[in-house]
Amino acid sequence: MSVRFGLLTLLEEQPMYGYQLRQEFESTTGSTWPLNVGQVYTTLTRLERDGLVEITAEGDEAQRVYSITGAGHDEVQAWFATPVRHQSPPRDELAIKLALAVRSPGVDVRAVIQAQRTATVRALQEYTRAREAAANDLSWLLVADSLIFAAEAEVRWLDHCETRLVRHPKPSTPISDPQSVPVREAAKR
Amino acid sequence: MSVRFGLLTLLEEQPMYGYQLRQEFESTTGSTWPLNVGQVYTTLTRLERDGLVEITAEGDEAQRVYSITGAGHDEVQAWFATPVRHQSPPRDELAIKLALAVRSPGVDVRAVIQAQRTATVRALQEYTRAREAAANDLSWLLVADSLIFAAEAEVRWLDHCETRLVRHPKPSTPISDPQSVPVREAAKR
DNA sequence: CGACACATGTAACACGTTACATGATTTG
DNA sequence: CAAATCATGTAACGTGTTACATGTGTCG
Repeated sequence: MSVRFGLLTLLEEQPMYGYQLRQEFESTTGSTWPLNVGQVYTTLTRLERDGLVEITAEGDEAQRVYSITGAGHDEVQAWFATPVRHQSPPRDELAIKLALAVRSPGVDVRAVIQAQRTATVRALQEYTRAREAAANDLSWLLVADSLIFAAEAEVRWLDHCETRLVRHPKPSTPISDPQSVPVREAAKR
Repeated sequence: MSVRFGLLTLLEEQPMYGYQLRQEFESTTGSTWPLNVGQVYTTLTRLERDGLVEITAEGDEAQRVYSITGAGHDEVQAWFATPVRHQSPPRDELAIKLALAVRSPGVDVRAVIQAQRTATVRALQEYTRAREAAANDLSWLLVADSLIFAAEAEVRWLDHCETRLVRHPKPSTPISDPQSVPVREAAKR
């Protein structure tokens, strides 16, 4: 949905064509989320199908200029008026990973946490560097801040997990007692 | 990918059938991310196609018990060994929304921030309540913590954005002034 | 009996990603 | 001229979501 609404919002400023939309999208978000050009065109086709945009000029050089429609404008307004959902939030792969790790035999949770922590701290440094490089562009700045805040929270959470693990140690046989199920079935190693 | 690897990890503990996998997945993550049963079956089919699981028992009551294979085991190990990616992280809808809002005319950024803040704080309270209810289950606890840490960071970021907005006020005509150049020409930079 | 949980699946669709193909224009 | 950039698109595939269809077992 992000791409769909992103393009729609950009079109509210000005009519644009596909290639340009991609550039604006990437420059706005500081190329944090590279956007494949192909997806721009497919998304534009879908937006047109749904009556949210329309082609207002088909230039001589095969440049199709898209404009937002009234319905499209309403969609954008609704998007900005509605907070990003917090009931059933998007699946967090890292949280799922750790949740499964702590109940999985044969998984070294500590190692998983440490590996992730190292990677996140490294990313954090890159984000910080990137933020300095973009001190003049406000939207770019906000995106960088967002990444930094999220990464910091992730590190804090990882440390918190380690603390939890100490108090609430992992049982050696978490699921079923050994004699109920053959070991072989537990994992065919 | 989360679902795919999630099911695979659960199968490493024990052979299971579809319905059971869904229950285990949801109970592990505290029903935070409800998992449609249909998706379990389609995912299992794909996992079987890729040789990561196999049907080890087709019970009389049409209960298809799936087991993990050697290749599947390797996949799980690799998943846990690899940190969640931080180069080109998953698109953050909220960050994109605000980044676009600050350069969009006719969008009240303050209002967007406030609406989001209210929603996030409310979610935060629910997460905190949920965490108390799950004090005995470690994996459930970690998931709840994760949501709380992320939501707290989001609130902090939103406040931070407001501060940034004060110092770096939104221009009234952000893109191009009306009399300068036709759109087509402006685009050809 | 009727409702509900258990159990399995299929079909259609939306979104996203990658790769491929085509051509015009600009620039070293 | 050759290479890069601009500009448009299609095809194939993977994942995820929703809705639908089907049947068994249990319990009030």
